[in-house]
Amino acid sequence: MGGSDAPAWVVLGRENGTVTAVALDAAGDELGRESIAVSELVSWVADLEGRSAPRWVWHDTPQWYAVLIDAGARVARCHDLRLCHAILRDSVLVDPSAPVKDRSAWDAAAQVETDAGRAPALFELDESAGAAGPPADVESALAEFARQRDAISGSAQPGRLRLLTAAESAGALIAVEMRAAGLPWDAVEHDRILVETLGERPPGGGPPARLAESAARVRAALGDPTASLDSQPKLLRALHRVGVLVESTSRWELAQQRHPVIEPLLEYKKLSRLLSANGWVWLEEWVADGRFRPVFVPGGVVTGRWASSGGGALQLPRQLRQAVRADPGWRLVVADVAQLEPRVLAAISHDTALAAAARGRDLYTGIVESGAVATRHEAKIAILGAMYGATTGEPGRLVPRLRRAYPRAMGLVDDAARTGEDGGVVSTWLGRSSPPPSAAWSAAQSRATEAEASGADETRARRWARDRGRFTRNFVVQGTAAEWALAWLADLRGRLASLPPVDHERAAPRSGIAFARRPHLAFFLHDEVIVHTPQEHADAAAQAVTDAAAQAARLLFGDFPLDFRLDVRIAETALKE
DNA sequence: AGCTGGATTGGG
DNA sequence: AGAACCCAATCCAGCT
Repeated sequence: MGGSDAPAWVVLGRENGTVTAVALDAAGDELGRESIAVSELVSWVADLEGRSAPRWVWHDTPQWYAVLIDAGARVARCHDLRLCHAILRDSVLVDPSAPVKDRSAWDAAAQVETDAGRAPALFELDESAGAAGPPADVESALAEFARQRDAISGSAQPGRLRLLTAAESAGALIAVEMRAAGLPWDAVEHDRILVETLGERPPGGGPPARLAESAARVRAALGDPTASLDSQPKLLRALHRVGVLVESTSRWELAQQRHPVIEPLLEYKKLSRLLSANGWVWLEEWVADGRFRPVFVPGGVVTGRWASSGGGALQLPRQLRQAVRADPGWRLVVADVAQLEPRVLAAISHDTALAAAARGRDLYTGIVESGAVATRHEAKIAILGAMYGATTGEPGRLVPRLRRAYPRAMGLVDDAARTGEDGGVVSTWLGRSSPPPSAAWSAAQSRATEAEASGADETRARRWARDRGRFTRNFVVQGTAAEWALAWLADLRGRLASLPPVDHERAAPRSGIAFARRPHLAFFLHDEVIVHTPQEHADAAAQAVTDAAAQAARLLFGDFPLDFRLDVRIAETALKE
């Protein structure tokens, strides 16, 4: 890649077994291009990253970065064309006539990894039938990158979209890195919890002892020794036969009943859930060599939140947190944000009264002290009710009091709801827009206005409108919270990477060669992070978590007077006290 | 056999 | 307790 100019961007593409790299200057003009043999790719990227740390532009981060990170070649920055395309295509900040809005192969979904073990090799996915992903060749990448740069620079808010696309791309890097590093997992402790809760597994197979005992107690109370407990319709009929007249078999409805079958049945359902969702089969499939390696899916949710694929990474039960255990000589920094979404709401609505209630303390306590409601519990359900659009019961009664105390914040979510009910599109702070209404939704709304519309037509149209209003109401808050969290993660990643590595004998080799000697992100869940760190850097890592949160707030909301309070602790396990 | 949708429960 | 938003995973029933 000759010449003295360091490239601002390097676009990578692959075709017919060869990788092509195109260097661009800051204006997007081509500086040069080079063909690279696949076998040379890792060292080539590592070399250029070490010299000039360009922003790597590629079609789909997992397909490029999984291979690089497994070989120890970390990169600082990237631009993920697939993820950024989805944002720019839908964003109402982008001019509707911008070419990025045209239907194209870039609308393709991610290619999902199905292997529970490791990431696919660089060209593995090309061979799979029906290649459904975005185009991988360099000409397609260059053309799409140009469209995206034009879309951003010509948009109503170039700064915000630059921030959003950078944050989304950083998230893509982090998702791959967290999978490579893995969440330190103590399989012995997990097994101990399972045995303690479910009982010993019989040598010949079959349900563990305590689960079998509660099943027997349920069947005795039903007077049916062969009753099926895992089939909802059969269980419902069996309950009706003994006079338990519930409409469903859900836990909350059963809990209201008085009958000898209830207590053992609730226990059975609890145990059975643990066994099927996170039992020995899960342990065998998802934990290898002391690490849980889930697939994180950035941008997998419409609001911009991450999803996960396989392993249930976003639903780890509290019960198993003790099994998340740092390596010997290492520690976990476990941090979560207190009341992230209401704080975000205060910021995007510039509601200084709500921000004042949140500053330096528990936000719900602050609301109580402002006099809007009487108790912390009331403050919590009122705020949640306002953000989710509750209309009945206790929240329905309390939300109007918040409207009086915090008119700007409540006005913002009420406006978002009205826009959604009218079929409009809402956007997050940085410009991720909600999807437009479906054709069925719009058809139902127009039908309801016709002269011959039936009462049922009108009722359904109204219900669908309210449903969509609750969605858009929540979208602006949840989506902006996801953006704040991405900015937090991205900044934290940079701070952790700047901490000094430990000696080789202190390494955590199972974390992969890129992370074995440094503090690194190991887990992320909406408003919580877990950092795995050498013990001597635990304090610095905890400080980095805190500093990154403050920086994320500045990056998104400037000097708006609001803090994002963290609960940070350094521990050997992720168990919450 | 394989797919889809409902019910349920775990997470934020 | 749930409600009210965004989800994933599991099992089962009912279908092709």
